[in-house]
Amino acid sequence: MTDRKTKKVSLKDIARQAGVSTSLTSFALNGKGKEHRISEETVRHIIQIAKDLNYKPNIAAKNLRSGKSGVIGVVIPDISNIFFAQIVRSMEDVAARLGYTVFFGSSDEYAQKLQDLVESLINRGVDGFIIAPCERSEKFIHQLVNSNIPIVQFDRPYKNIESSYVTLNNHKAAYLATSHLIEAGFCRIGMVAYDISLSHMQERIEGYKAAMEDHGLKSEICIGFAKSDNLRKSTAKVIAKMKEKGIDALFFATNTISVAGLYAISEQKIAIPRELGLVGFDGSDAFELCSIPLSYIKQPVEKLSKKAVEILVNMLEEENRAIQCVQIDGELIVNASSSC
Amino acid sequence: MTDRKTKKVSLKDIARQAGVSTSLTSFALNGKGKEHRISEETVRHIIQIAKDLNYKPNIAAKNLRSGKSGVIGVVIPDISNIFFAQIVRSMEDVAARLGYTVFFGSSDEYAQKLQDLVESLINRGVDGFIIAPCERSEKFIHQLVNSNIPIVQFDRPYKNIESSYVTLNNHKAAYLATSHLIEAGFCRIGMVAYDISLSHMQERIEGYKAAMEDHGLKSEICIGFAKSDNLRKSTAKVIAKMKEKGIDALFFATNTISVAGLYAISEQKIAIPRELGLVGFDGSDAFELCSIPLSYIKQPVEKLSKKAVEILVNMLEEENRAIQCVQIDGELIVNASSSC
DNA sequence: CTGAAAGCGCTTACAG
DNA sequence: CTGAAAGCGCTTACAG
Repeated sequence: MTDRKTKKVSLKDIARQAGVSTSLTSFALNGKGKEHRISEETVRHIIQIAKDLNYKPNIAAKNLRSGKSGVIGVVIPDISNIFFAQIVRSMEDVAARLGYTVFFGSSDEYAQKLQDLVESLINRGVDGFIIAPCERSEKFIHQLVNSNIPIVQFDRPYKNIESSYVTLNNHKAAYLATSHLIEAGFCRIGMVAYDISLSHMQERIEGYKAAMEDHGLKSEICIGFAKSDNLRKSTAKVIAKMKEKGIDALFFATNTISVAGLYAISEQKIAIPRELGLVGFDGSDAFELCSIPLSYIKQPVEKLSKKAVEILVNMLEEENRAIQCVQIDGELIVNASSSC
Repeated sequence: MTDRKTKKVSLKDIARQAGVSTSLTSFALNGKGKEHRISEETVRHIIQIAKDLNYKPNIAAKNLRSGKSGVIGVVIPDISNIFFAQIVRSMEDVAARLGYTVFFGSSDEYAQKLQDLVESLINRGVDGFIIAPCERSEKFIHQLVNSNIPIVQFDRPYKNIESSYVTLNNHKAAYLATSHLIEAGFCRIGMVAYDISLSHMQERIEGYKAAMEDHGLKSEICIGFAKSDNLRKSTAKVIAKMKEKGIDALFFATNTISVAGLYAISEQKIAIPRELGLVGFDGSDAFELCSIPLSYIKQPVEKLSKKAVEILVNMLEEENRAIQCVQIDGELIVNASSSC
């Protein structure tokens, strides 16, 4: 650790000390010794001096000169959602292993905030993006893609935009959850969702519907919508209404809805699974610890984040602009909430 | 959004277009018009042209030249811990309001990782740090402070290092939790903690002991240690052993221990609070949703993060190196787990 | 194999 | 009030 007040050592200092030019020093320190046929001895000498002087390259200068930063910008809806916290955590690790740093920000599901975040990250010179879009951000994402900035859409891609993306196979996951409830003996199965057009939600809804239809339960399809700005109360209302209608099981479309649902059920003292079968989404300690553990669709967090980072880094390093669209299967975890 | 391939517009371009020098342009765009007595009209003209050209300053260049980055480095143990996820989220917001960006990383409680993270952030030119130290990082933090980099310690400060810090009043919080259990009628109260020397843990332990002593229960003091590398199992073992000893209530020292404790209690089918009274730490949905909701010490997340960011920004902007040490009180949330 | 020099896009004394 | 110029610390053609 050098004192901040004492000037930092620069390439020039090392060059002077080593008795060579800054060019040689730069090459040697960046592993381009062979490429430029510098004698191995010189390279070792330079590296040794850099170590002795505790040289730390000035990254701002590197960025300015090279136009690259080694930074990946990640925009997610909300870091305090356990699902995204795990995703970011995992991306952090994968990126570090590939020599990149992750900077992230939360959009709060506001298109404007997403845009501000992305622009600020661009100004800071990030090399590429992993973005979980939000409602009303399609046009902006489209512009981004058109402007040739490397980008991987994540979790809820706009699939008609020509860009790479990584997401859960949402249709299949919802189909799986719904079929499981049906096979467990429930037949009047409702779904609690958000009334948004993002792909993950639409596909979860479609998957639910498809499963109902395939089992001859088309007439029982029943979807209630929770409002994210008043989540607990609106979820409670939806559930109460569905109970009245005679629904005998529920599929919660997201982690946040699942948690809100568990609160509502605990307050309304509904007996699970006798009065109501349940399947949730994403998983959390609360799912396992609540009085009747909740069955749920588990997203493969590591696989999802690993894939997203890898695709992006590949774009950055190979100039490989081939579009890759990846959907990964979720897993159904069966607990007591769905066994009649 | 400009195409990435088309060259970005620079200060020079604006200067040329406006028919003035780059100096004027720089002053005008950075709100230093008055300071340099540039005519208001010129300033407006320049700003307008910058807008028309969709000028985005190159931040790498700004950093290089000014030596500042407008970035705060935040190092926490683990972003996938809900407490820290909320903290980071809140710091993000506060910093943005003050014109700063937050970059963060998880140390995983490894001193080496913490050091790597900090060094990489220094190389990236962050202006200052908010750091939650981990075991064996005292020397490094000390060096950091000595090297004059603005830093605020957070959550578990090394209090004998001369630096600002923000933390919960851990002694008081633990005292409060323990006293509450005593007043609720429990008397053989144990504590489950980590065997680490960090200040937050030591003070929670001291607070627990003080409460026991002050209520004439010194002889009942009983502390068990959970191991973080095998948290669930070790917590379960500790709890089983304490039950055998005749402990009638437990105080969990952290969020992670609380959750592990809830799992253990659910598996061991211990009746709460009849067989065992409980108070946990930090709060989570799981605390509220488990069969018997858990009483807990709630940390004032917003206040803590706001204060930490404010102190740091103050150091950065006012060159105010006066050390500020802040301890904020926690709140006891009483649920069914602690009422006899 | 190696060095001198240009230039990335800014800010800021300095000189008028 | 305003401009020409230096310089932040790098990388990389270019010329030997």
